[in-house]
This record gives sequence, structure tokens and C-alpha cells, in this order.
Amino acid sequence: MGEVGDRLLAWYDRHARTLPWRTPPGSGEAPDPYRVWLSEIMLQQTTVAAVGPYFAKFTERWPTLQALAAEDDAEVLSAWAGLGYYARARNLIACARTVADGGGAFPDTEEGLRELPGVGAYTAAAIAAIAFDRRAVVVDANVERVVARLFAIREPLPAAKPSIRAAADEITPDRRAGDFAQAMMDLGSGICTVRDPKCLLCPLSDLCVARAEGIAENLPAKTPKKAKPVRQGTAFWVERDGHVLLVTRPGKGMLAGMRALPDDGWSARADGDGEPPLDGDWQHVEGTVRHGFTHFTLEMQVRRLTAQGSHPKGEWWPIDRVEAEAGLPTLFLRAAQLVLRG
DNA sequence: AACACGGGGCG
DNA sequence: CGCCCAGTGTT
Repeated sequence: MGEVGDRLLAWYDRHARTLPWRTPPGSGEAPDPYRVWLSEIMLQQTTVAAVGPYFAKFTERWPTLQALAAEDDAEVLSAWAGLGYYARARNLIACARTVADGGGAFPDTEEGLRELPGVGAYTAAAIAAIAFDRRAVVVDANVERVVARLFAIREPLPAAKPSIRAAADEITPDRRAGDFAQAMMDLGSGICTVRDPKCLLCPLSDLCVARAEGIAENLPAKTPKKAKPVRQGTAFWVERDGHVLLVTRPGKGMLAGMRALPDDGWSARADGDGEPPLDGDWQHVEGTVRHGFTHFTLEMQVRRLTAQGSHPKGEWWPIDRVEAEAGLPTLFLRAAQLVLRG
């Protein structure tokens, strides 16, 4: 089945996307493992478009692994704000320090990479292939879709993962590991798309069983997801002398370790719900922030108070810099904008 | 195996 | 508005 590899690599030579963490096919340039790793962590469960500005910011500010490893946690988390899945940022820091302490070079095998924080099966395979030209079976959501269609695997995900991986192993060539992995992703991203696949442009269309059977767009099948509940919550805007009170969220749970407005726990706690951070004449702020999380939707109200005197916990942040510099996750940025802009 | 974990973009 | 995306870690 070297046919798939040959065709896909030839297609990639002509149609590879130009991306900041990529070296062009056939250029002979070895990619920087630091940049490959950084891009792969950022790209977990998000899109190339979303990552672009963050990758540029991170590589400009921390051009090397050593620079990143030496940075304060809060600075890195703040730079990550808005990208989501904040455990990735904490693992990024932990991984950078692990590698830096170990001499500064990334492991160059899948097994070695797999030991690092934030590096799972997919990322270990991807880095081994792209940065170190190791043959590895790289299976992300793009590859799952391409392979499920190519072999017409009808079993729904996630149960079909082992079958899909075995099929992906069959078509993975023994050469140009990184190019093949990235070619599969480009194919899945631009041609073998979830809806309306561009089969007429696909270099594999005449090998594709699902295409022959007319079911390409219906694959891969997925087991139905549970409906997302809606939760209610309140955020508190406490103002004093041109400053607003910010807190740092706990190290575990939603938006862990991120700077935030005080809130009431969003109906998530058994006790203490609805408690403002201090007593006073709270004013209702017009509007609602609706924010989608992976497994629920949050509808958050905002209440505001002008405080006097000191407050024991939290930091007072200049209001005119809170939007640009506080590193608030999007939920709390929207809440702040409700107060500041209506 | 199931769940927790963000955010934005698409039809 | 529902679905999806270069997944990982925990239980």
C-alpha cells in the first residue's frame, strides 16, 4: 500500500501549506524541535488560525526553550490567555523546565517524548516524525477522518480508534515521516473536510472506498454527545481609585491558575454560591455574558461595587490596562467589557 | 471508558 | 445554534 504514501507526498510537494512552524518540503531544512513542540501543544484541540498570533508572540518573546523555561509561570499563563485549555500552558511550562534541566535537548524518540508533560500519544508521534524524521503513526482528528473514509470504516468513534490506527499504520510509509504526517493533516484540513469534501481535488479519490460507495461525507460516524446544560453565574466588579479587584483562580478546575474577576462559583459548588467578595451596595450591570465551555454553557451576570478601604485577598489592577494586560480568559474579558463598554 | 477541560469559526 | 478542531490527564 505504498501507493497512498507516494501519491500523498507528491501532492504535498505541490500543495503544502506555508506555516510558521514548518519547513518547506524538499528544502532540506531541519525544523527546530522547540518550534515543532510549541506548535503541537498550541494546536491541541484548536485551529491553525487561532494559534497563528499566539505562536508568533511566544516565539518572539521566548525564542528558545531555555528562555521559556526561565520565565515566570504568571507571564506564560498571561500570554496564553484566550487560547483555552489552560492545562496545556501549565504542562508547557513543566515540559520546558523538564527538558531544560535534562540538558536542553528534546528526546528524539516517540517513547522518550511520550514521558513529557502535556505530550500524549498524538503529540509524541507528531514531534518524532516532524522534528526527528522518525516513522510514527500520527493520528489526529484529520487523520481519523481521512482513514475512516479511505477504508470506509463505519464503526463510530471513539470505538473505531484502534481500527483506524491500524489502518493508518498500513498506509504510513518508511520515508519522509514528517512530510507524510503533515500531508495527511493538510489533506484533512483542506480537501477531506468534515462537510462537503473536495473529492475532485483529492489525490486519493480513486483509492477511497467511501467515495466509491457515496458515503464519504457521512464518515467517520460518531456516537451522539450528551446535551450541554446551561449554568448561571455572577461575576463581581469591585472598583477603587481607578483599580479593579482581580483574583487568581485555584490551581485545579475551570480556568485553573488564571487571573479572573471574583465570582460566585457558577452554581458549581455545593455551598457558598452567590456570595459577593464583600458587603456593600451592589449595582446590577446591564447585559449577560454567554460563554460556551466543552460540557456546559454559562450565562453570567455582572454586579459592580465601588469599595472603600482595603481588601485582604486579590490584587488591584489599573482599570485602563485590565483589558490589554491582565491576561484574563475570554469569559472574564467579556465580563470586564460589559462593565467598561456596556 | 467516561469525563473534564476553552474558544472561535463554520454552515 | 449545533458541530467541529494538529488531545491530554484524571478517575
